[in-house]
Amino acid sequence: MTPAICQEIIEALEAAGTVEEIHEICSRVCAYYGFEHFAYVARIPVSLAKPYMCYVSGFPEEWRDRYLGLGYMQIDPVVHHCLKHVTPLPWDTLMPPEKGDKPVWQFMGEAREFGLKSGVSLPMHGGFGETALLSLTSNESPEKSQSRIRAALPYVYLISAYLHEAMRRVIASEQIDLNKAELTEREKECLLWAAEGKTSWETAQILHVSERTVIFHLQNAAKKLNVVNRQHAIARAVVMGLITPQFG
Amino acid sequence: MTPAICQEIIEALEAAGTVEEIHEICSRVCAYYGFEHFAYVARIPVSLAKPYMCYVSGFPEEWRDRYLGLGYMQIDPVVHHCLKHVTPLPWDTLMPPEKGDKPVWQFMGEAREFGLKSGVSLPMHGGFGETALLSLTSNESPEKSQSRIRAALPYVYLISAYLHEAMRRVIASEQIDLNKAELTEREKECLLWAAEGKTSWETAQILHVSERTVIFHLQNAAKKLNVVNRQHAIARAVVMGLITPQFG
DNA sequence: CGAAAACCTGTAAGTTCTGACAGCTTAAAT
DNA sequence: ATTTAAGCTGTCAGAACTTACAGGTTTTCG
Repeated sequence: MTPAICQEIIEALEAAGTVEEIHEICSRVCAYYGFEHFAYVARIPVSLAKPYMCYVSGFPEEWRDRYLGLGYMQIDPVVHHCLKHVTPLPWDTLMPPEKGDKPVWQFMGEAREFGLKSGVSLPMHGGFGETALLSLTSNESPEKSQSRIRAALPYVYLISAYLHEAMRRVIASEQIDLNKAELTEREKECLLWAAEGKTSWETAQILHVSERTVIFHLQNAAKKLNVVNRQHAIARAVVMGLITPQFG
Repeated sequence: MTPAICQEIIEALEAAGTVEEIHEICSRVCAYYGFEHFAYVARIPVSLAKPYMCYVSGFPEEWRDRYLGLGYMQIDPVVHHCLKHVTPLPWDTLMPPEKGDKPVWQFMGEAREFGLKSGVSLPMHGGFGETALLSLTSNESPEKSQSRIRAALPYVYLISAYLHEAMRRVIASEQIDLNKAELTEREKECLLWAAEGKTSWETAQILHVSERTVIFHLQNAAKKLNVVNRQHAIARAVVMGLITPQFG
């Protein structure tokens, strides 16, 4: 639980070059902070309809297969929390499901049977629409592990940020192309106004150019983004954070 | 630096109901962890072209005015890091700016003159496209404060997550309407496929309905989102995270 | 039952976008 | 000095979207 170990793990994550290395580091995190299993999942919206999913799982295989096979991700209250919040969720603070909500109730019972009695889930949202979630679990009773989990929270949360960063780096290099499609200023401007619902003619007035020019830039942007039309380009540009260049 | 203080701050943030209360809590964070000033800024994309900006500043007023007035946010390397990463940035790890990059060089010099010699910046991205940044600073030399900042990092990072959550809650209740515009399943489906670049006719094939019906749903969605056309609806739906209902 | 909401479908005129054609200027880089 | 990239502009036909009209069924809830 010493800060030194946390620092060491962070440096290991910054140096990691493969998913396997990261997996091994996660195991170490479990060992150091008194957890048994971990699971990391990230969703990267390369496409909205079919986002790229990425798993690093230290969960029992049987449970993982059951979880994915039965679509438990739709049910899991932990997932819902992580989609909407940025704060860690120690499982003992989970509200008991509504009476009528049988599926959730059953799901949580099953999880306990698989040795996931207590734990904490750490959400992580990236600047490019990625959503990720690291769960650390133990088979101890919630009462016993509560204080230990609370004490570990600041460390594992910080670690989860570096984990996320490491995964992004590794995935970008070895798996998919998180192509950053460099757009020109004009292209971004035209996309921005198009996303604000302006027609080409209106955007032309705003930018003091001809309508034809606006269309031209939007077409170029669409080509660079490798999309089929204007709507697609807008959606892609928004998820990739290509618009809103200025913070202020 | 004890965990108990961290826990106490988090509980205070969870209970905070106004921006003033949050400001006060941030001051306490500074005091506890040995910083002098803090600044929190969040950008919420209610509109892409004119996002809602939200400040809680404990910086010297003169510096804050200068910073905003001169558009330093465009230059500030700390802001650039926070837009692209999820990990904390201790200022001493900032790479020195390129030789030719005079504006950045000058900017950093000015910051030092205003008593912002060392510090750390904590990025935070929310699940609905919000981007936020908490900076904690001190007038000590980087060498002196380095180890203290490193030790505080896990705590202040965790705190920054709860801070962000608290700000979201307060803003939603007292300032702007982060209206969640409830769309029906069909409307979301149609928006999703439109965002994927499908024409109404194509979406109709996918959903096994008539083209007219798809147009109808998209129009209804646009009305509910209070936008002027399809492109606008797509952009809004994407930033608000209304699409991609399933994680898996 | 009646009302509301989700869901579904059609026509027609007008506007906007798309794709393919062709060509210009200016500033930076080799 | 030549190339390259960004930026800019035009026309035209056909495809797609918008708006406004007018209807329908099914499910849910009070």
